[in-house]
Amino acid sequence: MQKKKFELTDGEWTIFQVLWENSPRSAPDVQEEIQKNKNWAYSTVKTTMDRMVAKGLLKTQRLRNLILYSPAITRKQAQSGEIMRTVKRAFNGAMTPMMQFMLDNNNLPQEQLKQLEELIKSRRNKDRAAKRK
Amino acid sequence: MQKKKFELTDGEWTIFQVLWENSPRSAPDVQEEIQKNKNWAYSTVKTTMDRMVAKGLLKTQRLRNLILYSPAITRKQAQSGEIMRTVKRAFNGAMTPMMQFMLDNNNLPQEQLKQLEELIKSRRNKDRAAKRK
DNA sequence: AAGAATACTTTACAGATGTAAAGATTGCAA
DNA sequence: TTGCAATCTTTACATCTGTAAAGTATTCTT
Repeated sequence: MQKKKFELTDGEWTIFQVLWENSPRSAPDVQEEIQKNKNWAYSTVKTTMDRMVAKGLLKTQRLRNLILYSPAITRKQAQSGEIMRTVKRAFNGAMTPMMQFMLDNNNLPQEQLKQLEELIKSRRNKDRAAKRK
Repeated sequence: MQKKKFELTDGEWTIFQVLWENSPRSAPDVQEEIQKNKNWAYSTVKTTMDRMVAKGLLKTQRLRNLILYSPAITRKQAQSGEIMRTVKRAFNGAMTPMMQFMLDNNNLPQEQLKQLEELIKSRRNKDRAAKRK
């Protein structure tokens, strides 16, 4: 799995949000769903989706005269792309300083810090176990 | 200090990289510096910088017929903007899940994990101390 | 079968960004 | 003072993104 860099636009995130939740879906269906938050005209949604197909971000399948869309990348891939983008641009590619920055600048409440501490601990153990194996 | 959202483009990051290091500087000077990495023509650099001035990202001062530029925002502000953007788009605004994702998906080596654990610990203590005060 | 409803396609347009050539100015060296 | 060198200004243009109206095709409904 090569690390293609997925840098999504706002519009693309909006579309993915609904398609990751449930797909395949038709454009009118997606539009209706989006209506709940944004006020996008049908053609806006449709245009965006078709551009995404052209870019390989969505897949389509025909059902009679209906076109159904599904994501061609996972949410994880997109999330990862977004993080990569940030760590590359803003932290010179170094992950730890970025995390450090987040810890220092975001006033996370105690329980969240604690939670993170736990996470790191268990991750460390897991890694060690893996290495030992 | 209000939370303005600074979402910088690639070009803008490139310019800031050199200005944060040392400023004020003239456009030809910045261009020369950038030459080391990217192959930007002078006018590309200058155009980008002037657009940044228009956006309020850079300040200028005249020195005779020279124009000197300096950053109008700090590196921290820019980093923070970048992180905000990611956490908002990709993690629904929730910082902890984002950190969790990073921990889980980036194969940080033991020492870095350890380092982070220390960081969190000290942060927790600092917070507690602050609260107690 | 005709009209209404639904979905799809085409066309558009403005603003942002990357990228830069060409033209105008100004100051210094000969 | 005159021309070259350095710097700035103007203009340009393609691509991407946000946003959507208008036109066309298809399919129910009556």
